[in-house]
Amino acid sequence: MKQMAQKEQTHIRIRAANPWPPEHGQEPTHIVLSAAEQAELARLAEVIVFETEGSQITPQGQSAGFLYLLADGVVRASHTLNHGDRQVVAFFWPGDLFGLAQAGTYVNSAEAVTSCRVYRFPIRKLEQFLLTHPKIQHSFFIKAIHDIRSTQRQLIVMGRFDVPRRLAIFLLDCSGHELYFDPATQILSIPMTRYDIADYIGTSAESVTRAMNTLESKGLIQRLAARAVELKRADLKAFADVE
Amino acid sequence: MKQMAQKEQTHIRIRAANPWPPEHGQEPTHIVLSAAEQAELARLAEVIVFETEGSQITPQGQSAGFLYLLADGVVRASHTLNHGDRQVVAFFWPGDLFGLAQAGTYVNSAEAVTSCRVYRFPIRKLEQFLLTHPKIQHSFFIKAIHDIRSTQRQLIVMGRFDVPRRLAIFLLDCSGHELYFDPATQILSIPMTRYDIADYIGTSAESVTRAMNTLESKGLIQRLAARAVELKRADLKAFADVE
DNA sequence: CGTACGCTTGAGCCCCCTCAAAAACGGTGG
DNA sequence: CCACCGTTTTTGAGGGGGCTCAAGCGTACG
Repeated sequence: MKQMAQKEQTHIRIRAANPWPPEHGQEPTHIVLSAAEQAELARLAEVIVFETEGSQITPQGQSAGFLYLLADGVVRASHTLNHGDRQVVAFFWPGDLFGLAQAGTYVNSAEAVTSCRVYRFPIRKLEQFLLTHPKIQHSFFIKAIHDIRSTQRQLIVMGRFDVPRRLAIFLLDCSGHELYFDPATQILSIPMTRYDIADYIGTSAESVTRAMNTLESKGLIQRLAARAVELKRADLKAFADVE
Repeated sequence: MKQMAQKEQTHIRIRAANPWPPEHGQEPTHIVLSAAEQAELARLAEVIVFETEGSQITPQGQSAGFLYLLADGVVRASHTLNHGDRQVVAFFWPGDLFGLAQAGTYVNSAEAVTSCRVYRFPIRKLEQFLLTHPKIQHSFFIKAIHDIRSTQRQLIVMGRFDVPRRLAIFLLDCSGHELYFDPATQILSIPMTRYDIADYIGTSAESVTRAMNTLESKGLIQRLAARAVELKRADLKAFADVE
C-alpha cells in the first residue's frame, strides 16, 4: 500500500514556467533548481511510494500537515460535494505540487491514479525553510501562479466548450506528458478511467465515450484500445481551437 | 479615463487567508502587513485611477510589464477565445492581485467594472524586491494559493451545479464584500451586468435572468431593481449546498 | 469459472442555448 | 421637464446537447 524509502537518488523538479521570462522564446517547462537546492529540499522531505492505484494521499477534510511534490506517477485531486457528486479539480503529473489546504484542512482528496512516488514536506518546517531561502520560495511562488493559470484554463474550457471539444483538449494536455505519450507513434496511453475523465471535464462517463466516438468519426483520433488512442494532434488543435 | 496620483494615504491590504493557520478558529480574511512593509511596497508602486467603467487595465495578449493590486472598486478578468466567446475568469475585489501572465504576455484582459483605484508594480522590480523581502514574498505566495483555491471552487461550481445554483453561489460570494452588501438590510448592490455574470458562471444573459426568476419564486431573493437584490442568505446556502 | 468493474450503446427527456422582440432604464440635449 | 436613443434587462418560442436510467459486453482477477 504505502512504503517508505529514505535513500533514493534525489532529483527534484518543479513543473512550471516563469510567467515573466527574462527573454522570450523557447520556454523551459520546469523550474531549474541547483543540486544544492535540491539536496536542501530533499532533507526536509520524506519519500513515500503508493503502490496501489486509488490510494488516498490526502483525504478531503482531514487536518493538513503536509505538502506533496509528485516525483513519479499520476495523481488526481477531487472534491466531493454533500450530495455525492464528485468534481476532479486537477490531475497531477511529475513535478506538480499538491495538498491544498484551507483553514488547516485539505480541500480536496488526492488519490493515486497510477502507482506513484511523492516527496512529503511537513508544512510547518517547509514554511520556515522557505522564509530563509527566498530563491526557492520564489520557485514555489512561480509554481503557484502556474497552477492558477492552468485552473483558469480549465475554467474557460468548462465554460465555453462542448463535450467533444473538452475531451479533445484533455487528450492534447495528456499528450504533453512524456511516459504516457509516444511522439514516434503518436499513441497516448490514458492512465485514468472514463469516470475520472468525466468528472474532470464536467460530464458523465457515457458522454465521454460518445465524445470519443465523435472525435473518431471526425478522424481526429483512432482508438486502439479503451485506454490507448492515436492522436492527430494538429487536427485536434484545429478542432478545439483553444486560446 | 486614467489618472495618476502620487500622494495618497497608503493602505495596502491583500485579500487572502493563510491555508495553514497557526491556530484554528476565526480566520482573518486579509493578510496583515506592517506599516513599514506597506510603505516599502508602496514605494515600488504607482497609484492609478480608472474613472470610466469598461477601461482596459491589462489587454489580453499584450506584453506584461506590471502586476496590479486592486485598492478600490471591482475588476473583471476575462479571456476571449478565437471564435469570439468570452469567459470571465474572475472578479477582483479590493485586496486582490491581478495581471496574470504567460511567456511575458497577459493571459486575460482586466477591465474596470466600476471606477477603481489600483497599485501598479513594475514586475521586474517587484520580483527583485520580493527576493530580498522573504516575509512579503511569503504573503504573495499565500495569496497565490488563495487564488488557486477560489479558481478551483469556481471550477467545481461550473462542473456540478445547474444555473440557478451557480447564480445563488455567485450572489453569496458577492455578499462577502462590504460596500456592495449592506448587512443591516441584507441588500446586495450588484456592480456588474447580466452579461458579466453570465460569462462568469458559464451561461447566457437570458439564463441569468431566468435563474433570478427561479430564485425569487423560491423565495430565496427579492428583486428591488435589476441591480439591487435582497438576499435570504441562509436559504440560499441551503439551496446551493456547496462544500 | 464467476464476479466485479470498466466501457459502450440505446432510449427518452429536460435544461438551457439561440434567436427574436418587447420593455425598462439611464443619459443627453433641446 | 420631456423627448429621444442606446444599452441593459426581461420575456417568449423552439430546438438540441447532454443527462439519466438501463442493459449488454469485455476483461482482469480471485
